[in-house]
Amino acid sequence: MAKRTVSIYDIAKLAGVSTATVSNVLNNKGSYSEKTRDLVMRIAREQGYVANFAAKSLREASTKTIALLTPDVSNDFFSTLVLKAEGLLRAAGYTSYICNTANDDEREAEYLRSLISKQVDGIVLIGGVTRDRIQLPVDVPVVHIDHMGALGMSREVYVGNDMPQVSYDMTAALFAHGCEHVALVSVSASLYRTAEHDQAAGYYRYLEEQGIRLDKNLVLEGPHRQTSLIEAAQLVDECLDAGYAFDGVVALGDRVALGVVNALKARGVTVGRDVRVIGMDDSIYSRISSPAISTVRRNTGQMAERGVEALLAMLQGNVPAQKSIVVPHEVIERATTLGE
Amino acid sequence: MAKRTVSIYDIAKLAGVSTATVSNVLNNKGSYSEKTRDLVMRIAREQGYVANFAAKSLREASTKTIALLTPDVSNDFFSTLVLKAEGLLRAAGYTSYICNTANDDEREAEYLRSLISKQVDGIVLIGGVTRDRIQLPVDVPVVHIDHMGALGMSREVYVGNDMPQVSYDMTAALFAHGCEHVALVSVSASLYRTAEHDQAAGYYRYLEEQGIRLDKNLVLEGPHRQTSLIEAAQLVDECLDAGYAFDGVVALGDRVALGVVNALKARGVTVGRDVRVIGMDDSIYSRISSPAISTVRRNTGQMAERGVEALLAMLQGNVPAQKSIVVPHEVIERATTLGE
DNA sequence: GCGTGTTAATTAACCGATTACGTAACCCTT
DNA sequence: AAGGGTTACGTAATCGGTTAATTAACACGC
Repeated sequence: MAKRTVSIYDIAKLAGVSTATVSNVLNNKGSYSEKTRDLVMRIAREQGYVANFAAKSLREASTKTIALLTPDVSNDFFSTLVLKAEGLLRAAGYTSYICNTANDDEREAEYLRSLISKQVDGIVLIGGVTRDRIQLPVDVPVVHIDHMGALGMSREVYVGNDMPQVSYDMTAALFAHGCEHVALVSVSASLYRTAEHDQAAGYYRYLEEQGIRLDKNLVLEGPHRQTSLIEAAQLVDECLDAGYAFDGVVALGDRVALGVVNALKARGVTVGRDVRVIGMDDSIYSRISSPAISTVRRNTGQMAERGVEALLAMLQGNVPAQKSIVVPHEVIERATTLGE
Repeated sequence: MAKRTVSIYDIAKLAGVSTATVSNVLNNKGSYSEKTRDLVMRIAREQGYVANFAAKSLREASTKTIALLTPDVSNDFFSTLVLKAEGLLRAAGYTSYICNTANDDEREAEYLRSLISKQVDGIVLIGGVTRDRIQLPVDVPVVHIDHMGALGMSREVYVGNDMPQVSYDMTAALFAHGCEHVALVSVSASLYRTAEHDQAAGYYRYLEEQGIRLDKNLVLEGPHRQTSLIEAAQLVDECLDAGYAFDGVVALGDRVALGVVNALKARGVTVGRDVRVIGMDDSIYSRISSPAISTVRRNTGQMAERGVEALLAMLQGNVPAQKSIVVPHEVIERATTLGE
């Protein structure tokens, strides 16, 4: 079990110098002669020396490690975000712990506890919801990327889109194409909706602004599951079976949109002509569909960049310029709204 | 920067006992009176004590951390495997580092170096290829799950399917449905093919065994990209444009199969009747497609289980019963081979 | 020859846990 | 009451790094 590795003591002994000198040489600090440097470097290489991170962390009270918590790495949108953030952090000399919370509060709390014990230098919460306010025993900087809920830390930054505006723009795009009865489909409403961050708010606001009567039968909401695809298809089937009709669908998520498209196709509806559909996230689901699904690009790349930027600033002890960073989004029109 | 946390010294002082006693109480070791235990526990709770993992790791030469390396977490198949393994490891008291190598040798080597420095207790390599033989300076147990290539460690275990048999069964399934000209589509051949692990080998073997002449024009291979979907569609288009014909397709991967199906549909071919297609992995791609794509379930759950099991055994110092563990696979027939 | 400054290197404390070892107190037995 | 065993702790070393404080050697100017 005890895998004896080479330590700086071993190298110091072999080189006939002190551990301080070895440490200095390996870290380009202090002063030492060229001869000593070459000697130490050579021996370190020969012995296959690798620094023990635990020792370093213990002494420096910094692990150079960041925790990335996300509800579902298998979701294209989140994994893109996570990977981008991980890459940026690695470039800055940080290692990332990627944690999958599955939107489970208990698991999230458990993760946070263990992460504090592991002395992570910072935390990035991605794309989920933190319902319970968790008080962490140390003051670690936290960045929320497309994430709702607070942790109650003194150093916290929020990065994300203006979600109400996103659904507003989606709705507007459908009406611009001449749709008159636009449905809203969502399979995560109860989970993701909070007072301040209502993903669907823009849909309601648009209707209100335009003086269009809201038809509650066209608001299709289901519980969030891994199978949001099938869930969404069922909602559409139930709605149509009940005799309600629509010519446009705002789907809060590409997976949901794909389910809607599949359900419509199965009923012989020509999507893009009879019914126009728009999804959200510009994920793989909207791109692989045929017809290709219109969507909203939410700029995961930029989110990750701004988030990591803010985190690194906080790690250097700076107070972030803004508490809340809004990243622009962009409607991408494809076959399901353009028709053809 | 220096976030002073509560240490056992603080607790010892407050409780008027030694650190040894505090440590014993917190770990249920040694002996102490009930009064002392309650006192120490109460103070620890009050002070929000969290053990410093770095200190523990340093002392115990074990980090209770396992590294999970995979080429692409955004790939459904791998992420399922990774998450399952992570869950099992967490249940056994281990934390996982999830690392995305993007099939980049250099990055993999960099990761391994840093992981050794971080003193991981074990390594799980998932679904990729390690081309260069990397010698690690410590003898850490390694498990390969659906992964090709060796690390040259003394404690290594391989877990995976019998891949040649998988492609054999795929090919056989198509011929069983009456196909006569079966194409092979792969967009990762050059990468994934090694002498021992030829994913396509079963295709060739089946043809040979049945005395069917191999038509090289029906072997479509492209370079591996993130866009394997589009890649695969292009290969199909090129083949058909060149005037070659087939009535069955063995696609090495569901993403590839989906590309093939999309390309065929775009040409007005009725998939499942005119041309039968079978994919591999039973991933989200085969399930969301319409028509649903026949595939091979490779049992990621069982792979993760057997792999973690073997790893835990090695971590306890046991020599694994088998060097190589084969997990059974299963052909799942759906609309693209059944027709309707 | 003497003070001053620079360079090269050492010594030893420190980070926060675990643990081998030592010891005092106490109980029980004969 | 002496001896043996158990219980309940305390002392101090240890893991492998970093670093403040210190020293020794040497060069330089006057």
